[in-house]
Amino acid sequence: MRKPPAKPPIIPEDINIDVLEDTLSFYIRSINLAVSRDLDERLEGLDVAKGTGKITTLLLVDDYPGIRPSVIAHLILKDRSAMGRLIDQMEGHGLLRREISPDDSRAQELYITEAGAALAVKIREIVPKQSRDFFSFIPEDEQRLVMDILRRAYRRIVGLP
Amino acid sequence: MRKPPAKPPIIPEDINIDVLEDTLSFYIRSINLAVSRDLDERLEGLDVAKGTGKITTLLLVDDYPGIRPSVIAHLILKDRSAMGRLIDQMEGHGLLRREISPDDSRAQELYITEAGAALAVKIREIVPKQSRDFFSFIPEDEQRLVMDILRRAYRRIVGLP
DNA sequence: GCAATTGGTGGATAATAGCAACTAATTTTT
DNA sequence: AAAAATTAGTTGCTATTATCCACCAATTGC
Repeated sequence: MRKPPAKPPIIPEDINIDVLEDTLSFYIRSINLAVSRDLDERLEGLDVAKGTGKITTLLLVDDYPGIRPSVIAHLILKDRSAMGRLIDQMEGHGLLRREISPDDSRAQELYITEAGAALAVKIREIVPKQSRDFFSFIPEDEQRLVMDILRRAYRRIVGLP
Repeated sequence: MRKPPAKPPIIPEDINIDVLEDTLSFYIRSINLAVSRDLDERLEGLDVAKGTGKITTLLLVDDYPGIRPSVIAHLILKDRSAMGRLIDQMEGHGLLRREISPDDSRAQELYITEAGAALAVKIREIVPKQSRDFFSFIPEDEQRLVMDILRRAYRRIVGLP
């Protein structure tokens, strides 16, 4: 059972949000709040919930055995120390393990564990579905359109080709 | 002077982010991080920096004198307690003041101060410009396209017509 | 071989978020 | 008109993140 319908709060009349009406960053930031919360709910209990990065990390480690923390950090837009703590957490949960790279002994290589791989399977189902569901009121073609544009933005930001 | 170019970190090869590649929520969440940081930089020192909500609050109070905290809370997707603290802060900075509503003495009405109004003027310049600049590598028509779609999403989320 | 760089760690601080409990004022019920 | 339920806002607490900075060890460049 879910929380009681969360009472439809006050119905604000016709409000105009000023210049933000035409400010892309405003929409990104606002929608981020809503979609992140919704995602957290769906991931409840899956020790990959809360905060950005765990999901991406899990999938990347699963796909690229031996990948280095700093590579992931860069892709999830965190600094190395934040990344380190994130890995501590996930390692603590038994999702992955680190080894020191034979090539460069200050670097690490990350490897998925069984538990991690199992979780990755679930994640691959839940996460895209959550996104589709959440944005289901946007026609599919428009969703894809937005995604194609934002994908370029993301890749540009993190410097992917 | 800006920070030294932030050294172009490791250049990850051709990496594929698995199912996230086609997950809208992933892009929203990631881009949110980048755009929010960039915005914070540009607002540095303006006591409206950091965190979502202050900007929207300022503009709304400026545009709708007497507007109620809970209305704003709803539009910025925060709960009442978070909203309260946000107002404390802004009131502390002399940007707005609260009065108890004559109509309903448990409710409040928010009013802009001179300092607040002055800041709103700056904000109206900086914020949309930041967004345009940040996304400047996306052609204008595409930006508008995305915005039109995300606007509908936002309005839907907060229940605006 | 020495200096500069890089990968990762650890600490401290500050900021948010999310709950839950609480007061006071209103509205609804009966 | 009294009791019950709802609503607006406040407060306290906890947990989680985010930064920033200094630091160590290993590596790379001269």
